[in-house]
Amino acid sequence: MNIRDIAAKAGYGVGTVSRVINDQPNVSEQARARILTVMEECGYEPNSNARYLKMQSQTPVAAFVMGVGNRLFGDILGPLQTTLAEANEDLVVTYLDDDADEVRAAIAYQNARHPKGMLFLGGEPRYFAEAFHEIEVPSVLVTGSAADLGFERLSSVTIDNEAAARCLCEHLLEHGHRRIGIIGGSKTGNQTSTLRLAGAVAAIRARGISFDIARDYEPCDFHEAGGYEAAQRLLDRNGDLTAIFALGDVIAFGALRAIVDRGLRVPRDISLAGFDDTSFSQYAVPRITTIRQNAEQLGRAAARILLANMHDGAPAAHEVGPFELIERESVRAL
Amino acid sequence: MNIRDIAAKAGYGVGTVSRVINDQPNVSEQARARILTVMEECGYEPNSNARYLKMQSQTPVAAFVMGVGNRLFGDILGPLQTTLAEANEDLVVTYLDDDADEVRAAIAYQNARHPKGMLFLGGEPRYFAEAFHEIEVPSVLVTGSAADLGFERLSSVTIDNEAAARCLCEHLLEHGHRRIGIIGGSKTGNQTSTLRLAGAVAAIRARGISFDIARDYEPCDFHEAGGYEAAQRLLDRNGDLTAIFALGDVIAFGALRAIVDRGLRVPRDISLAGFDDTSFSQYAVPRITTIRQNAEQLGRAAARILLANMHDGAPAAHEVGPFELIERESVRAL
DNA sequence: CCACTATTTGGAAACGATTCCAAAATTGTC
DNA sequence: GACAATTTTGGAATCGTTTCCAAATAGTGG
Repeated sequence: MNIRDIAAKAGYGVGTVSRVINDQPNVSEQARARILTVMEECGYEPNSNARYLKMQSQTPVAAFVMGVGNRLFGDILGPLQTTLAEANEDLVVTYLDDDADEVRAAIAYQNARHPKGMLFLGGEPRYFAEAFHEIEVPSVLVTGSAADLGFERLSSVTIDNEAAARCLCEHLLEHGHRRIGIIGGSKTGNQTSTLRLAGAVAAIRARGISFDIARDYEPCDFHEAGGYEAAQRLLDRNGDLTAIFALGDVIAFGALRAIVDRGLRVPRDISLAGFDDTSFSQYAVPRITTIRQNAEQLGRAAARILLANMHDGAPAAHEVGPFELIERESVRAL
Repeated sequence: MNIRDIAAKAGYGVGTVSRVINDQPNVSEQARARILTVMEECGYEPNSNARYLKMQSQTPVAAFVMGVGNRLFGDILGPLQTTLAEANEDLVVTYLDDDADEVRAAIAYQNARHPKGMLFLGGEPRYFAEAFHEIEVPSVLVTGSAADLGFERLSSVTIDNEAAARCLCEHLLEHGHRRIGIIGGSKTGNQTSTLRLAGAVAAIRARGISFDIARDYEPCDFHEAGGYEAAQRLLDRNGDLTAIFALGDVIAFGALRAIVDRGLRVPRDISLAGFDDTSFSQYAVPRITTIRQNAEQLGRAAARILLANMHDGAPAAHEVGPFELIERESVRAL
C-alpha cells in the first residue's frame, strides 16, 4: 500500500496525493477530501523511510537522558514532548548511564541517522564534548550550562545552580547553623554539582565562617548508596556538624538513612537539605527542605529554543530559569 | 558522499561495496580491505533511511516504558539493551504515562516505522490490546503476562505476581498479623496489581481470616500521592489494622508518610510491606519489607526471547522468573 | 589447453516518497 | 468569445541503498 496505490484508487496523480499528505496548497477541496477519504479507508501511512530519504534525511529530534533514576527528567520530558508535538516534531528518547563510552556510542548512533535536533538531559558535558564536534544539528543542553563551552550550535536551559545553592545555604545560616557539611558531586567532578558546591561554599564563607573542602565536603555518586556512604564518611570526620547539605534529593535520601543509622535524628540532632524537590524530599520522614526547579518551564523552554534553532535558524540561546526554596521539616533553627 | 562515490573512489562497483557494508560473502580480501579503507578515509556512513527503505523498512527494536517513576524499569532496560547490543540490535525507547490515548499514539507512531520488534514495560495490557492487532512484528510484554491474551506474536516475561503476593502475605500472617489492609492497583483495574491482590487475598482467606475487598482494600494510582491518600482512606475506615501491604514500593513510601502523619509508628503501631525492592524500600526509615524481582534476569530474558522471535521465527514464549522475599524492619511480629 | 565450475564483480531495477516542470483546467477580463 | 492569468493536476526524475542477474575472472581436472 503505497502512494501510487492511493493515487490510483482516488483517481488522482501521485503529485496531488503528496501535496495532500504534506498539507500543501494548490489542491482543490474536492481532491483533498477524496484523497483523505481513501487514505483513511486504506489505513494508509506514508513510509517514513522513503520520506526522510527524499527529504534529505530527517529523523525526529533525539533526546538523551543521563541518569534514569532522576525523576526530575521525567517531569521535564513531559512538557518538552508536548511542546515539540505542537510543532509536529517527534521525539526519540535514549536513556543512558552517565558513562563516557556509553554516551559517546549513543550519540554517534543517533547522529548517523541525522536527527533534526538533539537534547541532552543531565550528564556531564565533558563526556560528550568531543561528540559535539561531530554534531551538525542544533542541540540543547537541559539542566546544564553550555554558555562557556563555546559550541556554536549548542543552546542550554538551566537554573542558576550557584545562586540556588547559595540561597539554600543562607537559609541554613539564618537558622543558626555554623558547621555545615556538604555531600554530592562525583569524584571526577561534575559541572552542575561543582556550581552548587561553589555557591554553597561562597554563602558560608561570606559569613566569615571557614569551610575546608577536604574536611567539610565529601564527593559521591548520584544515588542513595552514594549519599549513604558520603554521609557516613563526613560524619566520621566531623562530629560537630549541625547540618548537611546534599547536592541532590536522592543523595539526601541516602544521607538521611545514614544519619538515622548512627542513632541521630533529623532535624533534632542534625538538619538536612536536598536539591531538586523530587518525591523523595516530599514524602520522606521527615520531609526534606530543598530547591525546586520548575520542570515544566524548563522543558518548554528547551523545546521552544530547539524549535527556533531548527526552523528559524536562530542562534544558540542560553536560558536561565527560576528556582524556589522549599522549606520543610528537615531543617530546624538552632 | 554516497555508496556510488565510495565505489568510484575504491575502483569497484556499488554491488561490491554493498556486500562489504553488509558483511556478505563473495568479496575478495583485497576488495574488502580497499573498500573498508576508503570508507574509513571518507568517514562514510550508509544512509539509514535509504537502507531501511530498501530492506523493507527495518528500524530498530522499539521499547515503550509506561511509568517513568518506576525505577525497576531502568534496572531492566540496562541488561536488556546490553543483550540486544550483543546481537547488534539497536533499541529506541519511548517513555510514556500509562494513559490509553498516549500509549495508542506512541505505538501507532513506532509501528508506522516498522520496527523489527517491540517491547512493552509496565503499563496496562488493556490499553494497548487493540493496538496489538495492528502490530505485525514480534513483541514482548515485560512485567506482565500475555499468556492469556491470545496474541500470536506477543511473548511475555514476568514473575508470578500472585505467588509473590501470597508469599509476602504469608510472611505477615506468620508474624501474627490478622487484620491486614491492602492498597494499590488503579481504580480502573490493572493486570499486575489484580494478580497481586488476588494472591494476597487468597493467602489471607486460606487462613480462615475474612478479607472484605470493599473494606480492607483501597485502590490508588501508582505514585506516592496515591499511596498517601489510599492509606489515609483505609485507616479512616479501619482503626484496627496491624499491617498494610502496598502493591508497590512507591505506594508504600506514600503510605509510610500517611501513617506517620497520623501519629503512628512503623512497625511499632503498624507494619508495612511493599513490592519491587526499589531504592525506596531499601533506604526508607524504617527499611521496608518487600518482594525483589531479578531485574537483570528479566531484562535478559526479554531480549533473548525477542531475538529468538525475530531471527529464528520462534513462537511466542512466556517466561516466569523467580522472586525473593526481602525481610526488613517494617514488619514486626505481634 | 580446454571445458567446466566456483568465485568475484558490475550495474540496472526497485523500494516509496518528494519535487519539479509542463500540461490541463479553471477563472477573469475586455 | 478570445486570450491571459491563475489554479490544479500528472508524471518523470530523484534520493541512497539493496538485490538480483549476467558477465568476468579464477580455479580445477583430464
